[in-house]
Amino acid sequence: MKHLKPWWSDGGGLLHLTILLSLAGLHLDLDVDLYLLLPPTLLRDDLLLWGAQTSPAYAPSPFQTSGGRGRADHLHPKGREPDLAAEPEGQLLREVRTLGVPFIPRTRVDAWLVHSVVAGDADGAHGLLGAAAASSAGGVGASGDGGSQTSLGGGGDPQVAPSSPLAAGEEEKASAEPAEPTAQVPDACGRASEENEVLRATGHNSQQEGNDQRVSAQKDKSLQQKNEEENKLADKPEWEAEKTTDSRNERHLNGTDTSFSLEELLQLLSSQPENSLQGISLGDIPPLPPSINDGMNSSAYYVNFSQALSHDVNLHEAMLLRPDNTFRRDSAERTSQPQEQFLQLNSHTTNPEQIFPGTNLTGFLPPVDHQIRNPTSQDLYDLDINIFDEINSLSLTIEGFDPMEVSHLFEEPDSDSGLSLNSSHSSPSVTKSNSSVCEGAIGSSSDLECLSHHALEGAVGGYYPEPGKICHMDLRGDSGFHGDLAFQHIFHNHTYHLQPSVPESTSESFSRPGKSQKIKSRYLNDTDRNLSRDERRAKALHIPFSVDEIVHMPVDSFNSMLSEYYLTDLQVSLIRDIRRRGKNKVAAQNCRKRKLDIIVNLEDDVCNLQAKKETLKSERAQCNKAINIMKQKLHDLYHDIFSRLRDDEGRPVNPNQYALQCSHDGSVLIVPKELVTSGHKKETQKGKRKGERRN
DNA sequence: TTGCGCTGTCATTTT
DNA sequence: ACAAAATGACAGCGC
Repeated sequence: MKHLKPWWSDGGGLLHLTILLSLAGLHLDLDVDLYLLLPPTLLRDDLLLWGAQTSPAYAPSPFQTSGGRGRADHLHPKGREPDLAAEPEGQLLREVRTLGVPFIPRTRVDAWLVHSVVAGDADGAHGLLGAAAASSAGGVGASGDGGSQTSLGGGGDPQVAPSSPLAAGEEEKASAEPAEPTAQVPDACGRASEENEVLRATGHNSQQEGNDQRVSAQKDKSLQQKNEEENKLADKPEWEAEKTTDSRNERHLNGTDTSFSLEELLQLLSSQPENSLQGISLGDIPPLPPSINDGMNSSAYYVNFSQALSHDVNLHEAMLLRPDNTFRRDSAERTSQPQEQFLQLNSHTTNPEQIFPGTNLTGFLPPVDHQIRNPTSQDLYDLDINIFDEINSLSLTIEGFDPMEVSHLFEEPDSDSGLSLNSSHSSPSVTKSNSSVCEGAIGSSSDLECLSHHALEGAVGGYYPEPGKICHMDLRGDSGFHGDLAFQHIFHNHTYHLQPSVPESTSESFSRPGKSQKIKSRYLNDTDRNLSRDERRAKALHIPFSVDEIVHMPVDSFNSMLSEYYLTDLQVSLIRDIRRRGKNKVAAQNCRKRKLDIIVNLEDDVCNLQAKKETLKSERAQCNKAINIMKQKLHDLYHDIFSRLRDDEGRPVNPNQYALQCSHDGSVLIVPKELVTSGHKKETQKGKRKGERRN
């Protein structure tokens, strides 16, 4: 025990480490802390474990030989380099095994943390030591049974177990050990005892360093027993340990251990800075009350760490552990005395209302500490992905807290509702002037918004939720009337369900879920989500008619309805506006449809006319062609006739000087062209004269 | 980021 | 004169 301090345990680091690791099942983000707390050998071994598959500089485990250190010693954050060469390995191993923790590489620890969270120690990772065994199939953990002294003393540590027949048997035992704890100690008490075992061991170590006085003498006895059994194991030949280490490393090289998936899982969990809750837990957690430090010998650093621990775990584990319920069970079982105390202390700060000041997340977010302390059978099951999605959404709003966005959240998405919110249009008559007041103020948000506000203050019940409370209302549950009003004025859309024949999907198509409307749709229940704005308003004002009825009923029925039923002015105004808007909406749709029809008809007419034009063109071409043929025939006939004509002297008639002219009686005369041209002129002049006379 | 189309709504005109 | 329908114009939204 005296050799611990030169390694890596400055001050109370070992104690803190062990405390943290004893709580490891509830923590997922230990990287930094473990870097600070774990010895360099573990970091080196970590590289061996995780980098062996790709790194050619793979070096044997530092535990193979007394001086065999990996290449990553210098990577230790604090630069502390343990003098392992000078350290008797047996003693080293003994001490390490006594601790039960330090041989676990950092990522192994993290992997186990995740694994224990995910698998709930189902495969034997019950305790901190068993985690290593589970993650590496008998790998780096000092024990495979969750840190039970039995496996330690029995040489069950696969890491240092020799490969001799004895070692082989022990290795098999180590391989089989993951199932042992379940068989031996299948219940919560077993795990609790294992946790206590680790905690006792760590407490003892802390006492050795004089940094922690709260560990009881009973724990010292238990630890001494561990040491005795451990010494037996550590006295084994060095080559046995080497071989075991090699076998362990081979497993990593072969990828047969479960560390990869766990690492991936860890990376998946730890590499999500966008996880708002994680960020909140680390950054926005208020200081713990002084009482938290009581009885745990921890500084503010550890208190904060525990806070981060509790916050991170609850959110992630709730997402991860749903399938097999193991962690919840584990969480409950692991909350044995020391840990429970620790977590209960944390519970003071894990109240969501503290994380989100001024908010009421109880509707969404189950109390975090409650899950740790009293994880009932429904706590984590109920935290499905959807809920966490909403939590993240909500936390994003809070974490990012863009005042503008938040203000927009409470504004009309399509109007400047700032005026309408405080405008008091008490005039009961909903006339255009009244509407214009509101509408002019809020743009597309009509007077009905004002009416809704009136309804909030008057007819509806006079409750008008404060904006700061609106977004935190549990609107997913029984969507109360107030919630409807709150969101109908926050997230109103311009949707109607006016035409009964129109399917719901069509009406939904009117609803264009924008940025804010998507948020709205998240918080409105399924019923309200399908309602249009006027429908929600009608519902808010308890109007006993559906929007369809209001819009489509005949005028007489509508008037009689207004007269027969006792309706407030607000209701009447809303009904009239609903009818007006509904009618106008349908009219606009018809108008547009008509306009489209007209356009389509015009387009059809254009097509028809173009086709007709082409037809006429073709006909014209054919006519021209026929005319040309006729002309050609006439020309041929003309020359044929003149070729046969002879004058009085028997000479052929020149067709250039004479022309054929048909008389009215059908006779054909040979007329000189001069006479023909003069006769044509006379005829044309006569025609013109006749035309002038007619005009 | 911009442009386009769709839709709801309002104001106005037409029937 | 009134109501209903039709229509132009505008804004929001999604693509």
